[in-house]
Amino acid sequence: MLPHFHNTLTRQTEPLTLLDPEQKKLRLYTCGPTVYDHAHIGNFRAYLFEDLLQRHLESRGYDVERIMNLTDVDDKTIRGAHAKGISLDAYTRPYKDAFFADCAALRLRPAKAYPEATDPKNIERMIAMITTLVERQHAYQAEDGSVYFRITSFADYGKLAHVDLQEQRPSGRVQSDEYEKEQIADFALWKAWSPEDGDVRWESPWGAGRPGWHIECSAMATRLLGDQIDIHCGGIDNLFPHHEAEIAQCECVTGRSFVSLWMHCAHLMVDGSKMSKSAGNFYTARQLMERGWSGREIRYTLLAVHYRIPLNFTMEGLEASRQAIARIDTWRERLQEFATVDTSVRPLEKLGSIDLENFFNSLDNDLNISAALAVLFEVIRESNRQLDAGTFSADQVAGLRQWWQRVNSILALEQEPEEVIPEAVATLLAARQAARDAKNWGDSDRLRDEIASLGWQIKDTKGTQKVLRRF
RNA sequence: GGCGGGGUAGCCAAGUGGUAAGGCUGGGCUCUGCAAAAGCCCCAUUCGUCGGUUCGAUUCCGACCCUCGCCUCCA
Repeated sequence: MLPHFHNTLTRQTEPLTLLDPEQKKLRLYTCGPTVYDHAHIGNFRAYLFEDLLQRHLESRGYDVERIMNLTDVDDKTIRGAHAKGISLDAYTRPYKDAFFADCAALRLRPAKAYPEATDPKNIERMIAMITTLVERQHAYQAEDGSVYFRITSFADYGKLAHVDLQEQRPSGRVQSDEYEKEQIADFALWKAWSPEDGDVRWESPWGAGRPGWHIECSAMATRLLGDQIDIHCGGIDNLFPHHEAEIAQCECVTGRSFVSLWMHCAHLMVDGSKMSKSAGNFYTARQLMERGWSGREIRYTLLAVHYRIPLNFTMEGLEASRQAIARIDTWRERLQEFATVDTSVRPLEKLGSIDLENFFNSLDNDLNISAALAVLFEVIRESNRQLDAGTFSADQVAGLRQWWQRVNSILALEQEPEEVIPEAVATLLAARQAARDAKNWGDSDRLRDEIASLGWQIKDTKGTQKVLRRF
């Protein structure tokens, strides 16, 4: 069965069709962050959805060539650099580094490339595209020196967001002073330099200035992936006008259909309302990690809800994820004690009445992660039962471990190898074991509390003690 | 006004024209020196409201209510 995905363009769930079906090669473009600040968990929800998409497609044998851009020049980055009195590059560099560190902590698979808007190769491409658009009357230079896209020149404008421009009512956010434009909805391709921009400027046929946001993605996507790409993803808030503008720019330049499949991720809410700085319900991944939440706990929380459903992020949700992950961890350890990974053993296909392929089949259905996780937890319960009853063969467990490896190649939730137990904890553990051997329960309990206060939780099993790191 | 997402047990959340997955919490049991941890078991006559179609609707149709967004540079 082919994977099916919901296409924003058609508002239908469709079988995946590739430009290059023989090679199973898939070109994927994902809108990346604007590096004016640390990415927040709303951003990461989108990146995690894309990660799930990529990992699942790879598990299905597709060769996924994913590009994620970094927007490192815009109003906010220029303003930020100016406020600190440093260069644009000096301002954005730490946020780029932080972004990659956060991605690693959340176990995002790296993209093939992370093109930056300020890269001369990309600026060159943007200028070339704008030149073509101006030549073909799709764009014009206005009184203010900026170049705008003429939306009335592109009949398909609005096909992605399904909007009719005649029906649009300007919202309060629209600047009414943009009288230079022919149409209020015309968007900037090239922004003329102004004194606030300082030394952030590139020369162009229309004078000094800098690119508009939308043209960045069009230029980087087509430069690295070609005129036509298979899948383009982003947050729902990029649907309009950003992605609509990308289509207009690319299709007016190339004359070809830009993207086959558009996928958009719904918003992240915090405690029931939209995340915003002013409301104080704004989290970055690193803030959560500083509070003791692990990357995989954040990963699970953001991944476990279907991407097209608004996700309400709460501390209770994180706590629930922590418990769910602990269940997976202990199950996995139990399998590990029972059988080693043996690649000569075929992955198990059925466990009791559970078809293990249903995990992957569920993801084929527009990334139905809830159904997929339900399969995982059913497998956990059933295999625990069988392990309790002693009805499992070593081969079956080995086969189950093979299955888990496939599952984990998508979920990426497996715990890191055991943390090294600190010397102090090890000493206390030895003392407690001695006390226990002497049936000195008073000392045993006291030492247990002492170890717990260091952040390690004791698990007593027959004859031995185990400790787990607890935050 | 236009476009779009939601409303399923205490919380999160799948799902199908035929009688409700899964996770968390809670309760019970097993294990245990005690506890914790862990495992197993139990926990929605009911799917926003009201109508309609149907042998039968949470699932299809209509109306309504509530809620969250987008409509020019926020993933």
